Amino acid sequence: MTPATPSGRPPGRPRAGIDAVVFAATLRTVHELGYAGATMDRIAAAAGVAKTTLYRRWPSKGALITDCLIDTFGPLPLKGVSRAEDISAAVRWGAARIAEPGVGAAFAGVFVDGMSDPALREILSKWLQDPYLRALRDTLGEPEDRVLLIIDITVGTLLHRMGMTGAPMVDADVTALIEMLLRQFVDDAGPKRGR
Amino acid sequence: MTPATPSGRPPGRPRAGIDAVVFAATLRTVHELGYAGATMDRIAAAAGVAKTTLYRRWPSKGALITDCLIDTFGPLPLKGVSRAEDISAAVRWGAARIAEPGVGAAFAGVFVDGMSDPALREILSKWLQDPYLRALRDTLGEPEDRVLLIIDITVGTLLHRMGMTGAPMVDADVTALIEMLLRQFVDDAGPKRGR
DNA sequence: TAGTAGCGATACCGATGGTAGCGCAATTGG
DNA sequence: CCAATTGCGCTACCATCGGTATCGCTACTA
Repeated sequence: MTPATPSGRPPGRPRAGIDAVVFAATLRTVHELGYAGATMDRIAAAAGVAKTTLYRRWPSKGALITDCLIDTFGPLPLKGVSRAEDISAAVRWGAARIAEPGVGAAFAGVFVDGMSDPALREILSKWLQDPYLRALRDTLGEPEDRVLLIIDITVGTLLHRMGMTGAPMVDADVTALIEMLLRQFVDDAGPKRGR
Repeated sequence: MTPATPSGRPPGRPRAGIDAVVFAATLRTVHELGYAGATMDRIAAAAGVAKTTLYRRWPSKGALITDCLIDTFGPLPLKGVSRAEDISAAVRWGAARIAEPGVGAAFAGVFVDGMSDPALREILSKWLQDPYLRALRDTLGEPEDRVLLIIDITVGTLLHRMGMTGAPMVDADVTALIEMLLRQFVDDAGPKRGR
């Protein structure tokens, strides 16, 4: 059992400051060597940290990358002025984050690792997607499945471009993407072409 | 040098029929064990073939998967009646293919492998994307960058849904995706909201 | 029948994700 | 200052995977 000192923090070695260093080293390594090239050994070396330290703090490579992405993305900045502006801001914000060095590759990499690993997919969905899903649902006042589709379209498109070309999406295409989303999910005068 | 017999095929063991068996075994294995779980050993075993045979026919795992996907997708069925119907048919066709067992996971897996391997990305882009890019460009009469964006949106969205949920996109969402694409790329009465 | 190209099997290599155990250093409470 | 505790670095290690080399053999063609 832990003695649970009154001052909260138990005695022992420092546990602050390492996360930030590791996150930075992770993105840097992924940016330079790609997702597969960013081995745990290399990330540890880049962070000036022992590999065992990584595994003492994160249960797997996927968990580390996911945590790194959560840290990088942070909270979604929404002003709540209008639905159009919120969607526009959210997409531009996501595009800018994914365009940061290493972020797109890390995202896509952990994403596919999750396809073979339900546990990792659970982590991804719960800790990375759900917070934004809830924030958007509440701000936009849309049903959850509609917001989910918006997220799929936005993130999927940005990642696919990143993966196929190796470079982030140019601003003109981001603008077109936003325009398209607004037509469908904001203007929305009902289905124009029924079936 | 190869003797180059007049009848075309040089002497030796049969080389027909193996590809189809391997492709089927590949998708089956990916479907059952995920992309990472589908090792070359297991694919070979599932196909009843030696691993050396795989490497004699495909230079890498990524190349095998890509070839398998090319074989699965085949030519894009376009009637050329109207742009709306062509886009709609193309998206539904892609959604149906990606929904087939193993196809979505294989696609996403080789996609991310490509992010760390420019040579594989070249293969992917040239042999899997370019044919559809050209076909759509000619049929739709759209500039290449616009078609590229349509492909990013379609494939990216379908793969993202598949990756996050583990299941293919339901028909209602595919319909909404198509409707959105048509509003943006067919109706297109010019930008409705300037900047 | 003879020659040839491809197949199966085995053994092997380097790299990678992940683990175990040890000594030690940093922090806190007394 | 001292002692207890906790986490860190280091080394060694394991199983697995992508990929290669080699060899005997077999199915095909001329």
